Amino acid sequence: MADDPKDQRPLRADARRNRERILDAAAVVFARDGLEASLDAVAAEAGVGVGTVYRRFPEREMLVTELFTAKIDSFVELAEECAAMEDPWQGLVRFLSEASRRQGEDLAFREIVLGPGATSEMMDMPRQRLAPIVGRMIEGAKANGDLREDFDVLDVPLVEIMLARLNDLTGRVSADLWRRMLTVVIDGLRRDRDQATPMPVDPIRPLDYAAAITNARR
Amino acid sequence: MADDPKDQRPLRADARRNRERILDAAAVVFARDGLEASLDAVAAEAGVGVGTVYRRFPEREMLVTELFTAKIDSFVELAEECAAMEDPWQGLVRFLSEASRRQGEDLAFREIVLGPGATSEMMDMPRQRLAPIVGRMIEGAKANGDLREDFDVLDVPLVEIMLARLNDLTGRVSADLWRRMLTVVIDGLRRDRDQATPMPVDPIRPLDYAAAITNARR
DNA sequence: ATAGAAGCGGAGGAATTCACTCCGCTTTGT
DNA sequence: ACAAAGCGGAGTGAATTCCTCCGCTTCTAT
Repeated sequence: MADDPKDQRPLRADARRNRERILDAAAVVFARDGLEASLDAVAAEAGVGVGTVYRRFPEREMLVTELFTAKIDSFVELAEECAAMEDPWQGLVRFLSEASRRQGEDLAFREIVLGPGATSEMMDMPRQRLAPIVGRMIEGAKANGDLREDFDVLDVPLVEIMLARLNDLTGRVSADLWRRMLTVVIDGLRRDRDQATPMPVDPIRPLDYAAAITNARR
Repeated sequence: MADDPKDQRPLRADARRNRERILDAAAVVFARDGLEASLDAVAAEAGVGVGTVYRRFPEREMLVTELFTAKIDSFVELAEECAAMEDPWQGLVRFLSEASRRQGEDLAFREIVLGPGATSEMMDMPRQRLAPIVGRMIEGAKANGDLREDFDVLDVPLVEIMLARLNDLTGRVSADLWRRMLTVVIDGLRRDRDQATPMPVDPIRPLDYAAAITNARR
């Protein structure tokens, strides 16, 4: 094992600058187009040549890893924080809300967290890290009598998928609209309740709806 | 206006046969791939040459119109039936359930009903036909004190989008899974309630979840 | 200041995918 | 049995994507 070929020489100043620009651009493009985003699109967004992208990140995997490792860890942390909250129901509510927000904002992130999007070994199976934590939240909330008994751990990603999808379509036009449906879902998750929780956002307006659906990508 | 060039001569027997095969195939392919489905894929599914498809349906629009006009009318009828039900809340529940099912089963249909997918004038704006009918349902259910006051007509397509999306991902593996979330949403729509409605389907099993997400298209 | 290493842009090759045409052969109806 | 109608699918052209290559530019160390 002679000298490791990575990190041998520090990058030249302009190269370091470009590397940052590529990462920033990739964050935007991957969030918009998902894990299959074209690297040509990243180059364009970054304002550099495609060659530069491929020189710095010969494998798409490197770019993905660099971009999402921290984000995933922070997501697991979020789950842990929520699971540690005093009131398990409040923890679950906060988790569903924050998780849906983060996933709604970043398509690639969603593909990684919800599916086996990243085939990498590095950040493998965020789901497997999350399942036990979310499981604790759910058991706690059921034990307290707040959460309906028939709710299951694997319903959590379903909620996230639904709400994130909503944000895909309407986010440009009404950034928080998905929270209306989050409110409905959360009210639906309670074992029993008197009043409905007021929705935190106004309904979408007809013209905005039309615009949202028209410009929808796929 | 001499003789109209359409329906001039009856199709030859083999042509009529192939036309049917193409329509059947197109139903499958459009349901799966949406309105942008490749006509080559339709030909393959039908087991005919692409030439045959283009000869019979020179404009994609013709194929779409032929396939979906009846389906759309039947959908509007559904809404009318539901709006006419004695108990407005039950009508709304039935509509949400049946609408989500139909849209979950057919991606192209969903694109037409929810968005301005069909640019055609023939079946134009199913939304505009639906809005007043659905509006009546909602007002009725609110007046009866069953539906939460802050629910809006334009929240209805949002519910449909969410649930149909769920079925896109999980339908192959667990055909009725989306009904779990429908139950949650419906419970969330009640103004107040004691018990949660029991979910009508078992949770997805971990291996099925993995399979569903792995094979997900797009 | 300058030589040489490091880095850059982006044209362009190869592969894929889709819409749509064309024409030699086959099937049908009379 | 023969003309008209229909058929298949190879093939053209236009996009789109990945990725390489190489002449030119910029940086850094001396």
